[in-house]
Amino acid sequence: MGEECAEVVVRINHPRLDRVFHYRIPEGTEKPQPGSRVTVPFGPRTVEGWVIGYSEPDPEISLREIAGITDVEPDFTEELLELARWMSGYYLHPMGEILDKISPPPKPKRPIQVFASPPVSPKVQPHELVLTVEQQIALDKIKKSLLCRDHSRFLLYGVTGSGKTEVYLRAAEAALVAGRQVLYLVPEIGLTPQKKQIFQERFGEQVAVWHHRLAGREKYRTWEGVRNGKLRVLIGPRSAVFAPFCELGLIIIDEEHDSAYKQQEKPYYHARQVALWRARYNSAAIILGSATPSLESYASAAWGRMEVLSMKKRPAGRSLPVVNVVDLRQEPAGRLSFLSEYLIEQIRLRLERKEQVILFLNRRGFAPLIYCPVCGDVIKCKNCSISLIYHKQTKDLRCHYCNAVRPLPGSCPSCGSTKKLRFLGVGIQRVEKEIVNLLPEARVVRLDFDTTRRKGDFQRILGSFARREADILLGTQMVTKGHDFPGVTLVGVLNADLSLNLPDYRSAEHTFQLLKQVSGRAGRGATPGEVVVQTLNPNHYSIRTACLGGDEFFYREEAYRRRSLGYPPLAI
DNA sequence: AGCACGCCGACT
DNA sequence: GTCGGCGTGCTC
Repeated sequence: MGEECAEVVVRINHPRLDRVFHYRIPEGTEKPQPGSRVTVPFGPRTVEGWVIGYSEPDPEISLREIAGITDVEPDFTEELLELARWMSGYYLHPMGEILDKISPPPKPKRPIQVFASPPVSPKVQPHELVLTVEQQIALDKIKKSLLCRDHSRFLLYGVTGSGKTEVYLRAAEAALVAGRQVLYLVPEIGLTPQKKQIFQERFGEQVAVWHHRLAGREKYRTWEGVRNGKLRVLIGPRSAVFAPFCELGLIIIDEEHDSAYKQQEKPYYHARQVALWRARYNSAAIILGSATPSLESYASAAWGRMEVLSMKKRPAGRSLPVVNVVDLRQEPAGRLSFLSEYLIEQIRLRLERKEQVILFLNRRGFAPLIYCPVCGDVIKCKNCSISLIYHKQTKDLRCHYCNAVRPLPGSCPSCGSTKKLRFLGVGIQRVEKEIVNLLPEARVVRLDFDTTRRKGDFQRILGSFARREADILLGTQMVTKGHDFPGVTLVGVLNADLSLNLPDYRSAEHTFQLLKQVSGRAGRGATPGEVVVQTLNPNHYSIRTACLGGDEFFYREEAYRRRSLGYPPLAI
């Protein structure tokens, strides 16, 4: 007769060691709980690992004993162990590395400051805001599901400015009142401060933020708070999906279509997928919110795996912006190919009216292509073989793939000609220069990777624009993310084709999402907004539907194309 | 991944 | 007769 022995996964990232090793428990020692961190003899050395369960091993192999237990408290709850096991199979990744990456933060050396007095009952600030009919219907369904604990999945499909945040807040309130915890996921760490403020105004100190850049002490305190239930609402980016909740009742994934939810390095995972798993495990409700759902979620809803909560209207007094498409092919051959006469006219009008403008171009730098007029060679990155981009402020060439920097050469690196190298194409710095030339009275700020290198730059630039210290906000991708500027009445998309022509089967989806998201920045105040989209492809289905409406048409068309080409999520 | 074992060439 | 090159194989 054998005996129950500990199943141990070692903390070594190697495919050949991605399995369970059995160990005996030393005489007179208490069995470590599953999830406990242990040290075990392993061949000639001693290594760290985790007990993940107990079973009767093959009697043929001779067993060794566990050398020591690191901590009385297990590193993982039963749920997180189960989750790691699922991830290991689903993402085909060694369990040891997954456990390593989701293990709790180390205990600080000095004693930690304990939370003053835990809230006995959920404190909730009263709120007077009247919900729209659509908000009320959505909220009622979510609340009902929270009470039944029936693990409902909702796709909160609401246009930008329809008040999704208010629905999240009230759903969170319902979960708190029911005595359960809330996980609120956002795409980026940069979005956590504002969300924290919004949630804390209503729920007070039971709200916390978690992300990997927190300082050691704060990190540990938050982790502990979530584990022992003193913290009730956790806000964070994808890594927060591994927090050790004890009574998880509601998960909210804001901007669920955002690709930042996918971890692109080991261990690979998609936070949306992990969140769905945890919601099911905990019989928790889950809300995926977006104005532009991912094709995956849209399909999921169409297949009946999720319930759609649709919000098509903005609250009273706030209309959706008018979208005008400018066909760049019809522009008279003028000096500037990237600023149509119509757009310039509209910018002027807004400046006169003292309103604000956002201009969006998804390309950093001054000119994306530098070539020699003699031999025609384009200067490329030595590492990546993609063309280098000229940056005006630093007067150098930069690779946008590997971030390599080199000076602008005085002669052609290929043929040695000293004839002046030529710039081709338009980046955001070039637009800035032309706008300043064209509209010298306008106060312009630029928001991109290069102007936000130092800590606080991002908030500083956005803050000054929000205080109306600038008239025009010029930016890349960054300007599209969930900001609310009531003074903005015009959004210009300088080149809608950039994302459309990327070699990615999702480029049409990404273009559609980008256009709708950036359009949503217009007309958030009392004055109605306008969006001007410049494009060479005014008839492309993603541009047409994003500009003229008809989301269903876009999703149907895109689904049809994916299915015929065998691409996810409709591959057969 | 580590770490030991092992089996051949060049050195005291 | 010993030191050390890194190919092979194992880890409960």
